[in-house]
Amino acid sequence: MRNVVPFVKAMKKTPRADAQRNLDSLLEAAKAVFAESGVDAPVREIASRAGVGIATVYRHFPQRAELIAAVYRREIDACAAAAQVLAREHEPFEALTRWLHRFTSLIATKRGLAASLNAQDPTYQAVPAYFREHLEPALQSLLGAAAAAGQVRKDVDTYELLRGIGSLCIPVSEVGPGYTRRMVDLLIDGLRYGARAAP
Amino acid sequence: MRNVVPFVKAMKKTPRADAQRNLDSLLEAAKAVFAESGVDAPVREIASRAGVGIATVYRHFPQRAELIAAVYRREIDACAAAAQVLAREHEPFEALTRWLHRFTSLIATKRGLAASLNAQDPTYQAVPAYFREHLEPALQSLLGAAAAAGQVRKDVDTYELLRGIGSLCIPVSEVGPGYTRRMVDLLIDGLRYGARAAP
Amino acid sequence: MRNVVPFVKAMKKTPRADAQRNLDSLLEAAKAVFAESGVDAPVREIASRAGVGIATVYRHFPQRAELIAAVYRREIDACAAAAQVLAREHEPFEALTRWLHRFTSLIATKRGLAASLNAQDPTYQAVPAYFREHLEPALQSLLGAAAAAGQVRKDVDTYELLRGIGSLCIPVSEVGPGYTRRMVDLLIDGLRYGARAAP
Amino acid sequence: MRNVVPFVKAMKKTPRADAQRNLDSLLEAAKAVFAESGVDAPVREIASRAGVGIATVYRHFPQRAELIAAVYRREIDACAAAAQVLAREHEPFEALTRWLHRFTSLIATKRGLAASLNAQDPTYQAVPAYFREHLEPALQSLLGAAAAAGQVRKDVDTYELLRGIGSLCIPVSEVGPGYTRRMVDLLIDGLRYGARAAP
DNA sequence: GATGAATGAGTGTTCATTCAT
DNA sequence: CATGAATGAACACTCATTCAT
Repeated sequence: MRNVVPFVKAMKKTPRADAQRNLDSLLEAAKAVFAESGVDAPVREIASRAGVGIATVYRHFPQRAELIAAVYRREIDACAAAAQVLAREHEPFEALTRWLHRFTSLIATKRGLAASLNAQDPTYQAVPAYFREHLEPALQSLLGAAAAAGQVRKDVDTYELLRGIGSLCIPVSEVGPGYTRRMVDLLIDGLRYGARAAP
Repeated sequence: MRNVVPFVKAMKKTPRADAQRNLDSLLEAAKAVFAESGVDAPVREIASRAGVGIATVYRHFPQRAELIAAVYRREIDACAAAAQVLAREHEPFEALTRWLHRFTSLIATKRGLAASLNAQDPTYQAVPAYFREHLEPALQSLLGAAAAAGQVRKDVDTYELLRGIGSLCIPVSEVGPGYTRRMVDLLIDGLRYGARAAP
Repeated sequence: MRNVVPFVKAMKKTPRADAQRNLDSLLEAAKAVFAESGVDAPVREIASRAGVGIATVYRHFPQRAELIAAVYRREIDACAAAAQVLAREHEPFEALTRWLHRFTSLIATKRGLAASLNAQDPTYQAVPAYFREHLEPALQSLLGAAAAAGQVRKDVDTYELLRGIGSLCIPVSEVGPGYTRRMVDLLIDGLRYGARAAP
Repeated sequence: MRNVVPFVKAMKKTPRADAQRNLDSLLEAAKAVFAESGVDAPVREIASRAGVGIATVYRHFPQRAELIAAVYRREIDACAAAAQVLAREHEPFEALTRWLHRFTSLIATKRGLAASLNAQDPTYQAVPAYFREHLEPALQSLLGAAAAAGQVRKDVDTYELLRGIGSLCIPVSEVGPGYTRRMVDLLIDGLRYGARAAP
């Protein structure tokens, strides 16, 4: 009941509870802006898109990397969590493939995530750290299972694969739709090729 | 009258020849700066490194993309030319592999080339255009030969492969040395995997 | 009804007494912050140091000058009071000298007091007003006594002397320890010089 | 002849030669702004007052301290140079007194000079450095001569005296005109007092 | 009364680009 | 042709102050 907000009041301002609401708009806006203009987009743009003052952005996220991380954290979590489900429901290679495609969607639909992963600026390092910490174990288990089953080669580094696929997700001009998918599939085939050569 | 150059002035500068000299220093400087600070480096830095005025940069290259293109043109040409030599000296798959590694070096050692290829800014499109125009045919012939020999699959788009490998050349943090090489090799194995599966 | 405080709430906070407690922490915190970062220090720093909300600072001291004044009021009072004691216990010139040194300590140890005295901002004028109102009479009596005793010249304006010494208390870089003391002593000697010349 | 600027041309823009003109307006404007609002005045204000773009300020003076130094350099030089003239034309104590008053004018009329001397910000250190480097020797010679003549005491540190007088030049509210002069004279008398006491 | 979230004006600083010499 | 001075838009970030809870 406490969450039922009277109509009129809701249209006004709603401060205290709006801290959360603001935070949400902020994350929403940032996600959109990052997708459009990359993670280097002006703070002002994010703020105005969210309908809040600039300082509000700084209040919630003193460092830009914290905002970036916050924006992608949930999606990274969801993607990592998907690994267990896929492992339960499919045989190893199928699970691996599906997850890699899932991962591909994560990166490909978030312009800016890929960019922030490659940023040399130390300010941004919170993002790749979180990224690695959560996604590497997810891939690790799937890759290990598929390798154990002799379906893919054993000598591929998990994190490198993650980053390699991440790079392939960077949008490229003048290529047809499905380019990323095809490249990722090619890489996956590369994983299988090795499995045959060294059983 | 306009062409009459006062004696004294003529002894100071040698206009015609200096134009070329300036252009050369400019390309040299730009290459170095691009390698160090990326293609977004301040124009001023390039100009001062070349020992010329800023306006001179703009005279020769009104658009930044033209400078970038000019900087990489020669290297792109050389890489493209290598294809023919390799085709003559090695059997198809070997030639293809060697050339892809050659191409990898081209991209990997030119910080900024890869970036400018992916730039969304329409200003930069001269670079990918030149890039595609010269390198696609080179890879096309090698890829076609290897495919004809049944060594690699036939269904891979040349330009996409070019861009895919290009993306894999983007430097990535927290990976060991040789990361790019390993990823490219994985992709090449992907090419072979298909060949076996569908001979 | 307004005064009826629900039990639970009453156990959490003790409103009436806390008002004073807050005020005290505020003054304490402000004194510390002023000493460290000058009187221009961010309000937020004072608030957080005092463990209260920002708005609480504004409630008690809508104008920054009022806070400054409140911070230094007690010390100004104590210094002023010292004059009478010194006058009782020492002969005129000795009492004067001792008090001026006492006054020097007051200013010198309160970074920001001196600054706020010289502020052009009309917002700050409450401080010099209080300052003058209390300290000028104190010095006046000591100076008058010493002058009457022929130990110092008669033609020096009390308030000017107060401010002159105040200025000498401003910390200065690249001078040895004891600089302020030496300068103030020099000024005091100036007071005596006149006495001899015009007895 | 080269300096004769055609009227019409002069009224237009005059770029190359105007570099100097701009620099002059800049110094002029900065001096005025420093006098009005202190050396912390917004760069924008100086720029607009000088009628130039902001970046022009930064071109000439990348560091604010450089601008401050440039603004006061000439006046410091002139003041330092005056010492020799005074020493030639007056007997030691008279020369010393006159120079100290000259020095007082330098500081007192340049609101902001005094301030920048006391700045803790390391950015500003160029100013006190230049200040000390030039004015300390000037005072040193005058002070030494007067001390040798037994007219002032010997145990006063030159630089401390310089800074002490500098502090006395800080404008103070609610004092009558001539306050600084009176305080400085009092300090000078302090110098003489010691001379009598210890000949 | 107390809170702290929100605000937005203000400031330093960088950089691409133009233009008179 | 080359020069580099000048420009001003753009951006990050801080902080005093207000206001709904």
